[in-house]
Amino acid sequence: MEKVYDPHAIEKKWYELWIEKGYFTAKSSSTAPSFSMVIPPPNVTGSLHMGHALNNTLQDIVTRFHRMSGFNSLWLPGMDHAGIATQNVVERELAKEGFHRDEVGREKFIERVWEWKAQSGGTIIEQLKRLGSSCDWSRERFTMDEGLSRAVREVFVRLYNEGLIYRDNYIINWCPRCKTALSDLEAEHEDTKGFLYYIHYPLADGSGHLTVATTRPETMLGDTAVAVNPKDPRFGKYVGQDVILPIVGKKIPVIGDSYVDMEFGTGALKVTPAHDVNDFEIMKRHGLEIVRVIDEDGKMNENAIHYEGTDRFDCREKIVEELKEKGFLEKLEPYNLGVGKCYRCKTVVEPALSLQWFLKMKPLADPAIKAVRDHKVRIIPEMWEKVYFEWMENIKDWCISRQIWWGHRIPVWYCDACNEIHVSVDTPDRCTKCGGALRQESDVLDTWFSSGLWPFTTLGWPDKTDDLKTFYPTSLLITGFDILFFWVARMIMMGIKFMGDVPFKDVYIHALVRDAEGKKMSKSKGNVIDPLTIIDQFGTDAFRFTLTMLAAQGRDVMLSEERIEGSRNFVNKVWNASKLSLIFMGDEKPSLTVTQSSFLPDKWIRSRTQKVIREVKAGIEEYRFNDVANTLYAFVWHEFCDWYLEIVKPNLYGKVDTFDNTATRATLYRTLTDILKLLHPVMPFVTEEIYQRLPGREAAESIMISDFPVFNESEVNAESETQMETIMGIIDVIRNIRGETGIAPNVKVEAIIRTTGQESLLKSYEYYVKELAKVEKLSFVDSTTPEHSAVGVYKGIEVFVPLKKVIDVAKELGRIEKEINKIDEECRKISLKLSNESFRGKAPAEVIAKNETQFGELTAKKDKLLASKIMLETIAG
RNA sequence: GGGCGGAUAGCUCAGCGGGAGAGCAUCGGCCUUACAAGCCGAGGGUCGCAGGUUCAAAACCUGUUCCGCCUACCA
Repeated sequence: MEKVYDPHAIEKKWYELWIEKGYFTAKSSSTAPSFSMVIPPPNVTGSLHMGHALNNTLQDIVTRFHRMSGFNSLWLPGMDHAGIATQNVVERELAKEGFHRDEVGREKFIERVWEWKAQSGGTIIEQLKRLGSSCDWSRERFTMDEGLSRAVREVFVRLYNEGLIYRDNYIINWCPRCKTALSDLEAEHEDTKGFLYYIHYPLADGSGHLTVATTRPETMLGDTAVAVNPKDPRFGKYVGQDVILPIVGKKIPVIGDSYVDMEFGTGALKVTPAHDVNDFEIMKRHGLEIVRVIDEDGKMNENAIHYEGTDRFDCREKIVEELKEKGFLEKLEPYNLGVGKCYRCKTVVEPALSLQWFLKMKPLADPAIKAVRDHKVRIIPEMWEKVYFEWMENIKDWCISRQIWWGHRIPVWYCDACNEIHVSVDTPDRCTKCGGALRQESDVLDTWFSSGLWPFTTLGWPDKTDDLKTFYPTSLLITGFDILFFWVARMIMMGIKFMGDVPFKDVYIHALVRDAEGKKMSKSKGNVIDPLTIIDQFGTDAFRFTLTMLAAQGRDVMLSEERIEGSRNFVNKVWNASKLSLIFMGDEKPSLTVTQSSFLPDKWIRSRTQKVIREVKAGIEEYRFNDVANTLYAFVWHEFCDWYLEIVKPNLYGKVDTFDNTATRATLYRTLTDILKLLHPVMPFVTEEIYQRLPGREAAESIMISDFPVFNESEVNAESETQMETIMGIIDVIRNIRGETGIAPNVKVEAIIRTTGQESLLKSYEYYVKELAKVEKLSFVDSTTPEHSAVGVYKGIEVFVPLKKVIDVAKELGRIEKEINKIDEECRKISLKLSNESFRGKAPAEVIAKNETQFGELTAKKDKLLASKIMLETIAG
């Protein structure tokens, strides 16, 4: 085996084997319990970023764990057609060839998109494979697949027939660049510096003017009223009068509406029903006129008089200029406002009145709220439940139509002859009413509409498939909080609606990946770390381990190369520890019937291993991924490598045969195997590579289908742990003295021990103490305190290291004093507690006892140190 | 405006009622034949600030400051 682990050659080899053997493929029906999960489908246009890497690493850990634990495990992968994003990509390609999509035509354009998808779409799938994701690729789905498309139409038709989908004129967010309506969620609000403009609207009777305040003066061209609060003592009297709209010169009414906040601005509100939601609502209450002034390109339209054709932002400047010239502009003040921007292209969206399709949400949301409240769906960490409720309880109807071409075309047909509307899953030939020709609705559905159906459409719905029976509801969903509303909430609603059951039992929400400074990674900031670069540089296992280690619940993941380096070192540690173990094991297949070695370190490591097994299982089941990684790191490095392998060396190198070394080899074999299996869900590649090299392997032909270790109480051995701790404690004390007094590692020392009854234990393992602490001569005393020695105490056991030849007394005195001071400080705190009457009266007995024991131990230790101090002082004279 | 989260060692973070922890970084000593991507040892924190509850608070409550996020129809 190489001295340093080299991931590159190895990763590809094993991934291909796993695929070839079909290990990722779940069974449609099985007597084994099932575990299922659907992937948050990445965009077909996407490439792997840190968020995906974290998300999929966690999913893979859980999947591999369940698969090894005997579950019929399905991790269903796929991609999302990403309507707007994909259309943008292909439009850009066309533009390079000098075409606009209108010149190409809808049908040809869509063909073009499919071509693009076949060629360059879905690179992310290959990237997920490099991450080691054990998805069932035989079940891979795409939201535009025929099956899923049919399911989408089915859902649309059912919802339409129930009256939950309707078509209406309403204010929606319009992206003038993408030329489509967006849902509320797709408009991202961003605090932007702007101005509040105060504009005079003269009263029609010439008796003065009202001043309105607005942030979007260009919309004044579409004003159809000025609203004041009827209770407003200043303006109430104007209700019923008219004002003259500046520039336009037409009369518009002053109306009274309690919506108007008297405190804000001037207390008079200009009403533009075609370009503001609130104004639209006011319009409905008062039956006002609607005048749209901005067109679909974001330019002023024919209603904007001499501004027709002007861009909306240019118009803003020009109109302010004109108002100023004509004396209508009273003043302007700086003002911060939340401006909605298109989540795809960052263009400022225009609230505009438009005929769109909507989905009524309240009836769908209510059962979905209940499902979470009743914990049919658990959201973890719990904090996200609150966020979920907050949004769901204030949910508004969802604008589901998009004016683009790439997507699920709305299954509605219009008969122009008789105005009949046909809504059906299959394409109708002619109007059933008049036999006239039909024209299909040109809009497509919001991409998230099909994503919302993902957990059941991917399993074959609306057909009653075995997969659905076996895997729905799925066990778990792992995703980032950024799509809690976009996706998770909608899946819960749709799952309940169409499957009669929640889509998943648990939702684990993980954090965002940020850079080392805590900033969100983004292309514009230039602080993105490309996962594939990291994989190339450090290997997949190291990368996955890092993400796992940092994935603490409710915390963002701060990623830095240093952390990844640390993980790479750990992977290498595992590699080298395995290398040594394999050398020790040789070709021999250790007898697996050896359950109990009499060698203390063997008993200890088995006991510790059991506890780690228990902790890892619980950690994965409770989504405490960082705990799992930390537990394994500490156990493998600081217990297995630092202690077990070191202490076992004399035996397995053949220097000592006091103990049954076959039993030790068996213990080593089993422990290494357990470690590999425990690590496998997190670092699949290196563990497989080593597993394949184990002599006389267990039945499994791959670690990924081997049995995950199961906690075995019978190997837990408290006494062995205590005894081993004593031995390690003694070694620590000697090492500490050596380190502190500056004894070089190659210089052997003498050690004299005064025990409190552990003499026979220490004598049995004397050889190992001497070996690990570099001790030449180890002896025991009863009462006489060795002279001229450094002293250390472990649980009442005194360890003396004669220093005559080695070091000066003064230095040792300083060391002892430092330690005594530490003890004094601790004793002071404890005695304060113990002397407190209320503490003795109210604290639980075990807490009091614990403090008393501790106090006793500390004072005993102090006494012993003091004795040594006096001794040394005498010598020093 | 409403809501949520964070503030613990130089850095990144665990811990969330009973002895302040880890990794990295730092300092000292080691090429000890699994690993220098390593080994041994050490130093380092009035747990954001102020109150309160409790025998006991980093943890629970209240207030406060500073960061971050989500959400919203005050133009």
